[in-house]
Amino acid sequence: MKTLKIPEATIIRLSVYSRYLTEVDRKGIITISSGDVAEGVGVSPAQVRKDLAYFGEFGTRGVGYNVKDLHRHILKILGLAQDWSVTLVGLGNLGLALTSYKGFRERGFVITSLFDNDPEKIGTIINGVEVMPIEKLEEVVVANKTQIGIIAVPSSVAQEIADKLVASGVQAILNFAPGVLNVPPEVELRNVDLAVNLEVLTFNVGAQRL
Amino acid sequence: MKTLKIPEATIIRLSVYSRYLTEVDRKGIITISSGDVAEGVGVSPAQVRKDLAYFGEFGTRGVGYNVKDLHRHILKILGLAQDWSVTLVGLGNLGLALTSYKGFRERGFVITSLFDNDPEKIGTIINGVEVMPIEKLEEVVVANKTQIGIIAVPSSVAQEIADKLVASGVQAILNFAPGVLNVPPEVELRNVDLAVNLEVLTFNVGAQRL
DNA sequence: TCTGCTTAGTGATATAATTAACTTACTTTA
DNA sequence: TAAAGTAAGTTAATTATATCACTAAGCAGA
Repeated sequence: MKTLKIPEATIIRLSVYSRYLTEVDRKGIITISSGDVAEGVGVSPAQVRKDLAYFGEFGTRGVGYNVKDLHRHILKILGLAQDWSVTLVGLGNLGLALTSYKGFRERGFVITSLFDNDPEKIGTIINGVEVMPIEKLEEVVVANKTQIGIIAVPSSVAQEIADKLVASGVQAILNFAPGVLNVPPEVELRNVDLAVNLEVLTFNVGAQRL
Repeated sequence: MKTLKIPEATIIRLSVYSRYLTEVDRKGIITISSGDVAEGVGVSPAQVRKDLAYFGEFGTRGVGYNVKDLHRHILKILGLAQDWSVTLVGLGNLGLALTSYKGFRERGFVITSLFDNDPEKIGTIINGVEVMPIEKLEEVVVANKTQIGIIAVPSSVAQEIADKLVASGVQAILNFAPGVLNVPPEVELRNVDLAVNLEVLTFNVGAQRL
């Protein structure tokens, strides 16, 4: 199976499909068509089929997809057949909120270490995990074989933390600090900038008025 | 000037450029080239020029762009020449984190009301804004002429809140609850799903290994 | 078992977005 | 004031993505 380049939009949709399938499965529904999925998540049936076609044939013509089966396949594709060890750096308001975000644990993302440089926070236990000083980051992340780092520190120190995470061998970084981070190409980087999201909205609101 | 359809990716980049220009301006730099911007934010110079070309001519050939001038233009394009009244619904960990997120206020997003249904929280003051019960949402949002709603409640009640926001006349909604929301087409909707972001990363990490 | 219906998979087409190449305009220097 | 250099603006080419239309496969009822 030649792994063609998969559009990122496809991956995002797969993630959405999988969440929807969780819901459908919980209702006890056995079989679902591309049209049903499409309606449930707000895309076209062709899009659903095309997205799945990148990875194989999971359905039965004239019938549809077996819900559990399809769900399992999508989780596998997304890399969620396994758990992931995640470290979170920066325990300001956002970082704290992320520690208790249910969605992570449910999908197999386990926060195995927490770091901050505030002496008040170091040593406290959050959700069963002790907050450690940044100096220990490399040692702990390497020891835990942590694969994913989440950056929730101010922009001014984000690059420094990114460097430490890279040095510790993480494979992917989710960055909440605004601004551009430089990481080597073998490390996957994704930025979530909350203000950018609002700005896309205000642009669209403005554009509507023209 | 016919307003062609602008790629959303362009809007996101404009938002990033504008943040970078703030930084550049603060350093006292007067003029900047598309190449400089490109390097600063990690895209190609052609991309920068193309993005700007959708909206007009802001530079001088052979010279570059005046930093302040370009910055002003981009903010105008993004709809950030004005302040925006924002309401935030749901004061769990994420909602609380958002109330103190500096990036919003800096970019002209002013949180003017807060809502939750937890009696413990109602009546408390957060950053100078009183937390009110959900029942008051419509009344307050209409009175404040609030244009943007942020949803930070559990998925199970997100649609209900979205309906209330729409009924109160907001023009845009930023939704942090996983799942699909239905809103009329004249209301701009954007979803930020934190777990989806991690899943794009894990897919890419997995794909690299093939 | 045949007929009609449903629905996945797929190849072709259309649309969109990015990259590259080219043209025009301004600045500086000799 | 002419020439060389630089950089924006723009058109063309390429690449990527999404849509459409068709084909093949399985199912249900007569």
